[in-house]
Parts: sequence; structure tokens; C-alpha cells
Amino acid sequence: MAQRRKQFPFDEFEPQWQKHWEDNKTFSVPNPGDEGFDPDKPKYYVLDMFPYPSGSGLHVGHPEGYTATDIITRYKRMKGFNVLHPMGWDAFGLPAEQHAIKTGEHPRINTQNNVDTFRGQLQRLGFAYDWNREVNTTAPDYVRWTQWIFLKLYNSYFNEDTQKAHPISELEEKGFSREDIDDRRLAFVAETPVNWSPDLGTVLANEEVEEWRSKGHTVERRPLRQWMLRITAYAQRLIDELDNLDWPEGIKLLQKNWIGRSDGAEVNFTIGDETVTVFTTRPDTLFGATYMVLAPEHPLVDKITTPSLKDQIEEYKSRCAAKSDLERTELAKEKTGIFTGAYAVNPVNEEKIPVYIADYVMMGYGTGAIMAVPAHDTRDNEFAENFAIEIIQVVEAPEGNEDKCFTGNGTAINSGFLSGLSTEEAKQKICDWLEERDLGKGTVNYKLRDWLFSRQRYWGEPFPVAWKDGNHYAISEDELPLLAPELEDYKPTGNPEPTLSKATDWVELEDGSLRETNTMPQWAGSCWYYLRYCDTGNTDRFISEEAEAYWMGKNGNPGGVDLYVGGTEHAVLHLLYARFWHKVLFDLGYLSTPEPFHKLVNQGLILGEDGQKMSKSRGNVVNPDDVVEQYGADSLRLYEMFMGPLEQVKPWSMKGVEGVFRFLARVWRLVMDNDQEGNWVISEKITEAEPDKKANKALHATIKKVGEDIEGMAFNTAISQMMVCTNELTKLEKVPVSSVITLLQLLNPFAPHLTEELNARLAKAFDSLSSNGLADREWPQFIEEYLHEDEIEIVVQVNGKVRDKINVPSEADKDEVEKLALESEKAQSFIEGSTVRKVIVVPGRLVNIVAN
RNA sequence: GCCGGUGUGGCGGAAUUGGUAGACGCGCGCGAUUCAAAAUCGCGUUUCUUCGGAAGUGCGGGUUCGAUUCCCGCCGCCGGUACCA
Repeated sequence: MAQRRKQFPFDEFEPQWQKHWEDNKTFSVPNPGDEGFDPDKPKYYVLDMFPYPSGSGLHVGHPEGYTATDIITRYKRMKGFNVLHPMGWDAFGLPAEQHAIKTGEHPRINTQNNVDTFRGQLQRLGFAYDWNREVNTTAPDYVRWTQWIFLKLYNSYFNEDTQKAHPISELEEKGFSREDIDDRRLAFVAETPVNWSPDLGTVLANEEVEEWRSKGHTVERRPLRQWMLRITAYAQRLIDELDNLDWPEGIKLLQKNWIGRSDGAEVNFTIGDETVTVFTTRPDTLFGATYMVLAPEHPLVDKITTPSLKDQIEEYKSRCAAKSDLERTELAKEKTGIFTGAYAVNPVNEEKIPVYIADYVMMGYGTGAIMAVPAHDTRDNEFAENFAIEIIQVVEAPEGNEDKCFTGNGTAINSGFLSGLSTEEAKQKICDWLEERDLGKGTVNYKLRDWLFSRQRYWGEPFPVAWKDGNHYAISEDELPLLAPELEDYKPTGNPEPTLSKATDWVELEDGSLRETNTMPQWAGSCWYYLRYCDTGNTDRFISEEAEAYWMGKNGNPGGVDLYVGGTEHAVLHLLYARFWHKVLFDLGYLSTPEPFHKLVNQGLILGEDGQKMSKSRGNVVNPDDVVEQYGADSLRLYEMFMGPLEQVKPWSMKGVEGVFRFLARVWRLVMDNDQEGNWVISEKITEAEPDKKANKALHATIKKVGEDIEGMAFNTAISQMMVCTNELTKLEKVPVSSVITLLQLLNPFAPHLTEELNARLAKAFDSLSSNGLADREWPQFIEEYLHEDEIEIVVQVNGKVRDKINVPSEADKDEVEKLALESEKAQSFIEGSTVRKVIVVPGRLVNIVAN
């Protein structure tokens, strides 16, 4: 392309406009109380999911969502909103740490380099970010407040009565013991089995395990003392409060399923002197329970096992322990288990049923014990067939159902006092019956687990906590931020001791306390960054009350951020974690809304030209820098929006980039022409004349459609309408300059450099034009009258098939249109020989003549 | 298995939410310009066709004057999830 002559000098004017916006702080927005703040304007908060600044730089997936929000930002500004549109860096993370391990260089340096690369790349795309509000999760003044929020969690508990977080001091006042208080904190310490990776030197969240395993790292389960966050306390609210959010239904469902509420009952069985509680969602099938299964790790297993079977049980248990979760499911085609020799008594009928252990029952869910109803549960059914256990039918399926193992709702049979009741009634009755006798109760269970919040890495926020005499305590708020010390060597310790434990000077405090050496996971910083943007420089508070009230409230929605755009990969975890923190801070009175994000949009993945996921190994990665180099930032932006609907997965096409590039060149040539020396001058076709009817129609139809499409985030169709409009204007002998300016205004949010450049050039040539930049103008309004036509084309159908097209006066009423249609010769020829039964007239559209 | 999404020309995708299927762009073909090419401009481009038309939105049914759109039953692809009791 270097040798090919550029069709318009984007490489000259794009950097100039970027500099102009930066120098003039065009897109900086003041806070309430700041100079230049206009309190009469409504606010609009547009947020992108901030990136992890990886060493490989931006890829074309990033600018997809970023361009969409950028268009909205520029559009909303023109519509008179104060728009907050910030960008920042989710900069803690393992890659920087691994780089540090290899080179001995502090991860901060590598991180900073990557951030600089990313920022430069984004700026070269001309995004309207308020760079004064840049946030970096690793910056000391950010870490300070992340740790501060952690202390809020540490110093709060969940009050079941109010369903809210309350300060822990309430419990102190009530005289709770230290132990009881520690048991109720939202941030607490627990000994739990975790995924430990010896070669990474850290534990991994369950959802991270597969990723690292596939990279060749080993991961094993072992119990470790860990910090946990009590997100389970919020399970119900996290489900309920999704309702009023403007999120894709699929994402809401994903979150609901992840939280996984199930309604059922706990039932107490006895085994000798011991009581075992099982959880079931089908208490109505209690009469059909023919055996019981305990998870192999269940604490009662050793107690109840018959001595003669001890060896076999031990052998089975160790076999299960050796399996990873993955293997446990993969190898589970066949159900395995083993009889303990013990019998449990079914409380409902005093029947003795055998007790097994089997790895299809998990310790982590419910009570780790089930009553097995092989007639109505597929898993129990499979197991019972393998072990030749009795199967008793207790639910009669509705007529017509032939399932071998019926799991739906029906009518209770063979169930004593429940017989004859519907499943719903039976559930209710048995729950009442159990409760009256203290043998069980209705309960709700959630799949959601508490959040494993500690990592053994170096490059994360240290916990603002120290230990003395086996107890933890929070360090004082004015010691924040607590930063990790520099290390000579960032290698993991090789055992579950966190890397920070190597910094003994830092760990050991004068009074004999020891600092906590775990660090927080990467999620911590991303849980609240959207709040910090509102008030980045604040040294007294994580966000001022005024800034919070303005940017995060004020519009009657449950969520503070008006629009949040990012990938589906964060549909569950990030969004759930952020909602959780937000709710805690809301409960404690720091925030005005119960939810962080009101409207959520997920952009679709961009695939390589081959239709495959972009990856280095496939060699199909498109580098945005190359695209900018060849076609300019405006072309990249426009192409990303023109590819198709934002939410959809779609393949990249360089030919497509060329297509929008050609469109931009057409817009350029609509205004500019080459003189004899080959310099760009304003085209002679541009005039100050008033646009004619046809030009006005094309233009105003475009104003209407582009406005509507931006609101609906249908950017691809907005662009195609602007293409149509450009083609119309290009056809004119004389092009009215006012029409061109309006078109440039509409195109400005999409292609800001080109449009500002042309606008500036036109302003110099025509005195009548404003010299203001397009970014600071009002969005054009369309005039309905211009859209109106005297005559419209109507389709004439006979029996649903198009036979003719006729022009009718646009104000013609139904009868007239019907008459004109029936007069159509072509239609006549198809009606000939048959009788007209019915005529349907759709005003402005068509006439359908039904004849036979 | 379950949950969600999706299926329209050679390709990316449009279609006022029941009313002309294929807007816009890519690609391709023809023409203009050019010594020639690139770039640019114009015209054409769903398929078949006896040039009258006929068929056509994954497949099979249905509702309707009329279905890409609504209903029932299948199939393919993509994503998530996995013994959750």
C-alpha cells in the first residue's frame, strides 16, 4: 500500500485530531463541584470492561466493544448528556509475575510497559476516553482502596433478619465471643480443599484449573487454610435483584443457574445412635428410598462402617481421593460404590435401608448424603441396577409417559399417607409432617460456594491483616496501602507457603505479629474499578459521596452504570463478584444503588478470516496496528461496526475493511477534489444552495435511521444508511454544503477523524459555517415532513403473489387504493376467469386480491 | 445429557416484529476511462426457465388472504455446563 497512492490522507490528519482532542481535553468531564460542571445536564455512564494489559498488545477483539461505546459516548454528548467514559487497566496477573520470575525484574516495570503500549494503541484509534480518569489496579493509591474495601468485608457480617450486611461492631456490642464473630465475618478464614499447583506455586480457583492444566501445569487437591468471602449469604439477593436489570436474558439465566437455587428438604435418618441428614428436592418420594449413599469423604463413614468391611471402604476412599474432579466425572460412566455394612432407618416408615458410599455423591453439595430413590432418579436408578437394589415405584406418571425411570411430577402411590396427592401437595405435606416430629424441614440449597479469595502469588494485593497468637486482626486503615516488598527473587517457594513469606523482614512485625502472606486474586481490583473512575484522584475516600450520587445514581435505575459492554466470558464470575461487593457497600451505606450495572451488552467474538478462533498457533491473528497503518483508524472502527450485529460472533475479512475504506474515500471525494498540481481542494460541486426535496428526503431519512440505530446499538445498519445517503449526495450536480455537514455530523461518532477534518476544511472555505468541531455540536434533528412523499409505490398481489407495482397518491384512502389496484392490467390478467373473493389493503404497503 | 444462541445468495449480513425476501458491503461479470494497469465511475449479479413464469430464508407439518417472522415436530453448527441429589 505504501507504493499505492493513498485515496485520502488519513495518515496525516488522524494523528493531528488525536492530538487536538488530547490537548483540548475534549472528552474530559468534570465532577459535581468542579469548574465547568453543568448540573442541569443528565448523566450517562458508559463503561467498557477494562483489559488486562498483556504483553502481546491489543487485538482486534478489543476495539469492537470499545468502538461501540465510543459511538454511544460521542452521540450522547451531542444529545446533551454529561458522559463519563473512562478506561483503565486490570493489571495484576500471573503473566507479569512469570516474567518477573524469569528476569528478576519487578512485575511493576513489565506491567507499566504493557500499559503504555495499550494506551498508545487505544489513543491511535481516537477513542473519546477521559484519560484524566485512568485507573490502574496495581497503583498504590488504588490498592489502598481495594484493601480498604476488604476491611469493610472483614468488619461486616450478614444479618439474616434484614438480609443485609451490618458492621461487625454490632455483634461486639451484643457480647459475641471472638470465635463467634470470626465465624460470621464476610471475609473469613477456612480450611478447605483447594486446587494447589506445585509448579505455579499457587492455588487456583476451580474455574481456572482447566486453563492451566491444558498449558501443562499440574494441579492437585489439598486442604489449605484460606481466606474466603461469604458470597453465599447473598445468593438469594443475587438471584432476585437481577430482575430489574436490562441484561440479556441468557446472561441472567447463566447467573441464576450458577447460583443454582434448589428447593427441597432435609430429612434425618438414623444409623444406630447417629443421625444422618440428607438433602432431597423430592421429599415426596421418601417412601421410595431403598438405600442411602454417603459421599466417600463424609465424616460419619468411619464410624458406621462394619469392622469387617473397613479395608474395602478404605481402599475405595483412597481410590476416589486419587481422582481429580475431572476424572471423577469422566470415569463415571459406570456408577461405583461400596456397601458400608450399616443400615439407616427411614423416618417415615421405620424401614431399614442399606448405606453405601459412592463417588456420585459429592461432599460439597447439600449435606454430602442422599436418600436414594431408584424409581425416580436416573442416577440412583443406574446404581440400583448395578447393585441389584430394590426399586419401589412411588410416583405415578401422567398418562402416556413411558419413561423407565420417571423423574417428573405425578401422583404419589405406595406412599402411606401421601398416596393420591400430587407431587406438589405431597412435598408440602411431608415437609409439615417431618417438621412436626422434628425429623426434618423444608430447606433451600444453593450450588454457589463461598469465594476462595486468597492466592499464594506475589503480584496481587496483600491482605491488610496480621496474625498474633493464632488470631488474625486488621491493620489500621491509615497504614494503607500495604504494599508488597521488593524481592530479589520472585520464584514461588515450591510449597504452599506464599511467595511473600520469603520477605521475612516484611512479614515479622515488631510486636511479634506476622503479616498475612497470601494475596488477593485478580478479581479484587475489577470488583470496584467502575466506582473509582467516578472520582479517581480522591485521597480521602474511595469515591466521594457527591461523585457517587451523581455518576452512580440519579436515574431511577437499580444499576448505576448506564451501559456496560464486554465479552461473555465474564458473564458469571466477574459480574457476580462485582455485584456482591457492590451490594455489601450498598448495605453499609456507601452507595446509592443496589446494583452496579444497569444495562449490559455482550459483544460477540471476532473470528479469523478462516472462521476459526484467532490464535497465534493458527496464524490467523489480525493486528489492529497493521489495519490502522494501511487503512486508518476510522476504517478499523467503521469496519468493526459494519461487520454485523455487535452481539454476534463474526469472522474478520480484510476485503470488508477495504469496503468501508472505499466508503470513507467516497465521503472524502464528495467534499474534496484534486487540483492540477494534485493538491486536495474543496470540490467545486459543493455549494451554499438549499437542498432540494430529494436530497432532503435522503438526508432526513438518514438522520432518523442513524439516531434510532445508535440508540438500539444496531451500528451496522446505521452505517449502511449513511452509505446510501452518501451515494445519493454524490449523484447530485450541486451538493448543498449544509447537507454535507449534517452527514458528517451523523458519521462523526463512527469516523471522528475524517469527519472533523472535512468539517474544518469546509468551515475555512464557507463563511456561513461554524468553526466549532463536530464533537461539540448538537445532534441533528430530522424533519418528518421531508420524509413524506406525494406518491408511493404499492404492490399489487393476486393470491399472495406479486403481480404489479403501482404508484398511488400517498394520501389515497383504502378504497381508492383498492380501486386503483383492481384496475391494474397485470393484476387483471391474473384475475381473469375467476371471482374476486376478498381484497386486503395494507395502507402504504400492498393490496392483495384473493380470487379463485 | 441439560441450558442458551444460531441457521437467509459465492461470502458478511438487511427486512418497519405478519405485508415487495436478499438493503448495504464483499466477490464476480460486462462497459467507460487509460498506451496499458491500478485507482475511479456506470450497469448487472438467488436459482431454474419453453422468457409467460416457477421455485426459494436448515428439514417436515400447521395457522393465515399473506410466514424469514407465529405454533408443533425434527436436523446441523457455535457457546456454556456437567453425577448439584
